Amino acid sequence: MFFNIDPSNGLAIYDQIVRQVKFAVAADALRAGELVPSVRELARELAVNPNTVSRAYGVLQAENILASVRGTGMEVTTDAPGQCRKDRLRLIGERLHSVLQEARFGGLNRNEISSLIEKELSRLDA
Amino acid sequence: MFFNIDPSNGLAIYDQIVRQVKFAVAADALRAGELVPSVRELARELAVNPNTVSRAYGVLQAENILASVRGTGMEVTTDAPGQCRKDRLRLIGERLHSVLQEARFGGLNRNEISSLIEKELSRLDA
Amino acid sequence: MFFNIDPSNGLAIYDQIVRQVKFAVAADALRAGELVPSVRELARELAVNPNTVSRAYGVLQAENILASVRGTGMEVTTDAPGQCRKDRLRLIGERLHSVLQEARFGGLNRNEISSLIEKELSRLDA
Amino acid sequence: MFFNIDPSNGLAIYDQIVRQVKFAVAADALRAGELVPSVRELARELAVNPNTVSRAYGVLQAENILASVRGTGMEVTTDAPGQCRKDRLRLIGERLHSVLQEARFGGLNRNEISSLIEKELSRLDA
DNA sequence: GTGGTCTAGACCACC
DNA sequence: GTGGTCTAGACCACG
Repeated sequence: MFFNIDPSNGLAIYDQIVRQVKFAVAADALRAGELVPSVRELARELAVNPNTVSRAYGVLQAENILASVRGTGMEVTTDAPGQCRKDRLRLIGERLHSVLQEARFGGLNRNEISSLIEKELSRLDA
Repeated sequence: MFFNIDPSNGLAIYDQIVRQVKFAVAADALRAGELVPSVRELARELAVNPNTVSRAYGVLQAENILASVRGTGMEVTTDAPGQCRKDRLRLIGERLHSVLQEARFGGLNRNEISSLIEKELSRLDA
Repeated sequence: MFFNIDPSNGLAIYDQIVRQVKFAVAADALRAGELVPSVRELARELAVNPNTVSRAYGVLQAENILASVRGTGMEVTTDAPGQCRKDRLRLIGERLHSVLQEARFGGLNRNEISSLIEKELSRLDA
Repeated sequence: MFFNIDPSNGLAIYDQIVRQVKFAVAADALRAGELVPSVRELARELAVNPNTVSRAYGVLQAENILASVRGTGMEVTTDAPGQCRKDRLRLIGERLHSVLQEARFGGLNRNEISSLIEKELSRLDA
C-alpha cells in the first residue's frame, strides 16, 4: 500500500497513519466510497498493533473522513476529498513553519536556510 | 532572553531547551566560559517546571556543552561552539527532511512545495 | 465521587464516563478550571481499566470539555459549562426519544406510556 | 411491514428485530399461527443482512415465540401473545428506567424531566 | 505523581 | 471476514 511509518519521527504512529490517509485521499489515491485497508490488514502491513490502526481510524471517523460500514469495513466519505485537500497544506505548512522558525531563531540567515532546503530537496529525489 | 518555547510543537519542552541552547551557542549569543541562566531563573522565564530545565541542562552536560562550576552555575565549555555549529545544521536538517519527505509523500510536487516554503518564509519575516 | 457505571447499560463504559463528566459539569459539580480525577484514580474507583478512562478523557479533550495540563492532570475548560448544559438535554432527549418511539411503535397508547413513566419515576425516588 | 430499524439506536439490529416482532405480537399485529415474513424478504425490506434477520428469528425460536414449519416458514406460536404482552412492559420499562436514571443523575429535577418527556411525546405525535 | 502511547490478546456484534 | 470495546501491562515525557 501507500503508507510508510517512521517510528523515530517524533509524531505518534497513529497520527502518522491519520496524516497519511488524509494525504492519500487528497492525492486521489483513495476516493470517496472506497474502502480503506482493514484494521488487521494495515496493522500487519505496517508491523503495528491493530489497536494503533484502530485508533487512527477512530480519529478519522470523528473528523468525518471515514465512515464505518457494519461488517464490511471503513469507507472514505464524500466529504473527505475536499476536506483532505484543505487539510494537507495546513498540516504540512504547520510543521514547515515550526522548522523554519527554529532555523531562523537558531541564527541561520535566509541564504543558509535556502541552501539547506535545496540540499534536503535533492536528497529526497535520490 | 533568547529562548521561545512552543508547547504544541511536538518536541518535548526539555528538548526544545536543549536545542535552543545549542543554537544560541552556535550563533555566538552564548560564548565559551559564559554562564547560562540558573535553572530557577530560566524556569520562571519560560513558565516551565524547574525539573524540566534541569533535565535539559543535564542532557547538555552529558554532551559536554555545559559544565557545572561549583557554587556558581553552569558555564559553556570551550568545546561547545564548534560542536554546536556542527549540530545546528544536522538538527534542523533532520526535521526539514522529515517534513519535506511527508510533503512529497503527500502528493505535493516540487512546485507546490517550493511555493509553500516561500509562503512560510515570508510569514516568518512578518 | 459522582460517577456510577452500569456495565449492562448498552452504552460503552467509556461513553458512560463521557456523559457523566458532561452531566457533572452541567450540574456545576465540576467547574471550569477544576481538575477531574486522574485517570488512575477514576479507574480504580470505577473498577475499570485505566485505558478506558483515558479514552473517555480523550473524547472529552477532543470536544474541548477537558484540557490536559502537562504533568498535572486534566482540567475543565472555560467553554465546558455552557457546552455541557446544552449537551445534557440533547443527550438525554435523544435516548428518551428512542425509548418513547419504541413504546409508541410497540402499540402502547399515551395512557399506558404515561403510567409506565410514573411507575419508573417513583421507582427512581425509592 | 411494521418494522423500523434505527442503526444509530445503540441496540443491536438483531435485537431491534426481536423486540419489534414481540411488540407486533403483543399488539395483535401478528397473531398465533400467522407466518412471519421470510428471512430473505424481511432482510430486503429492512436493507439488512439476511444473517442478521436469521439470528433474530433464532432468538425468537429459542424463546418459543416463533416455531419453524418445515418447508413453509416461521409461524407465531400459541404461547407467543401472552408472553409478548408480558415482555413488552418489561422491555420498555427497562430502557425507560435507564434513561430516567441518567436524567436524574445528570442533575435534572423532576420538573425538568417531566417537561422533557412532554416535549418528546409531542415530537412523537408529529 | 500526571497523561500519552503502544503492545498483546480477548470477546462481541455484524456481514 | 469486519470494526468496537475492554483488559492488562509496559514505557516515556513531564512536574
